[in-house]
Amino acid sequence: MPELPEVETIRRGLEGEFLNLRLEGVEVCDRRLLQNCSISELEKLRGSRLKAVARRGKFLILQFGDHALVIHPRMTGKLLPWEGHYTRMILQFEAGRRLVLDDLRRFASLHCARADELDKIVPLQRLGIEPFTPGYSWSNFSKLLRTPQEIKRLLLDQEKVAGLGNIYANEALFRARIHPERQANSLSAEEARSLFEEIPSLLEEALLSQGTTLSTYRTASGDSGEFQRLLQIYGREGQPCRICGTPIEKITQGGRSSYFCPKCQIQP
DNA sequence: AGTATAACCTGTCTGC
DNA sequence: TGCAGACAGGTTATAC
Repeated sequence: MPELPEVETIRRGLEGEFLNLRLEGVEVCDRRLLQNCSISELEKLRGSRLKAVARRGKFLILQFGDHALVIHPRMTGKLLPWEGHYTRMILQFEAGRRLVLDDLRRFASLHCARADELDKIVPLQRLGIEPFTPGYSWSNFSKLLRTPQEIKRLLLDQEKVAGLGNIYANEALFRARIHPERQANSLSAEEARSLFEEIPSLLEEALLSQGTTLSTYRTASGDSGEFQRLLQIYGREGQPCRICGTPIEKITQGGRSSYFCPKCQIQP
């Protein structure tokens, strides 16, 4: 579910509500959540304070003392200040404050590592360039596009650009007027430049709306996002393009739905 | 080696 | 109303 704007919204919420609070207990309700860490490793976090909340791609990084919890919400993972129907882990903080990882589909993952060894967590170390950081440069971006691969698939590849998911990949391509099946290395310099610029401005706008809630996503306060109202292409099959009125079409690429306007986003 | 499919789960919606 | 099947914001293991 959550893509970059949703995870960043959660990150900001956690930073505002839990920073510097002391952790008093960790209760894991579903061991499938744990990747490379044991319950006993998690126990070591008890007594330390939440020193920082960071994000890398769609991963949340909660730093406690010299250790860090790395959480990936996958499709339906949520971090809430109360227990929901699908509680998988409870972080009990001082003053009765609790943070619950709730995850209907049980796809969420949790890694634990020393804070100075985060780069040993494989999915983290493989992440590509990160929007809103200096690594997201025109030079790096245009290099990525030299690959002979469909542009939509490339945008979803976390090892290329970190943080985009199906909603924002579709939206970015619509804004840049690029058909999702175009080969990345066939884009004109103008098209590539447009895509390069549309991605961060789209993500920034989605952040202002606290992300997109289609079904399960909630902020760390339990609120819905609002960006679903502003989606221009995702999920709008058969509805008129907001630019030209042509019915929006839907195709499948790599098992994921792609939406596009056949007039605004021409496949040459 | 690179790519396509299946798998991981649970719920919701659609069509017969 | 019931039920089978498709589909869902993501990633990874396995099969070609």
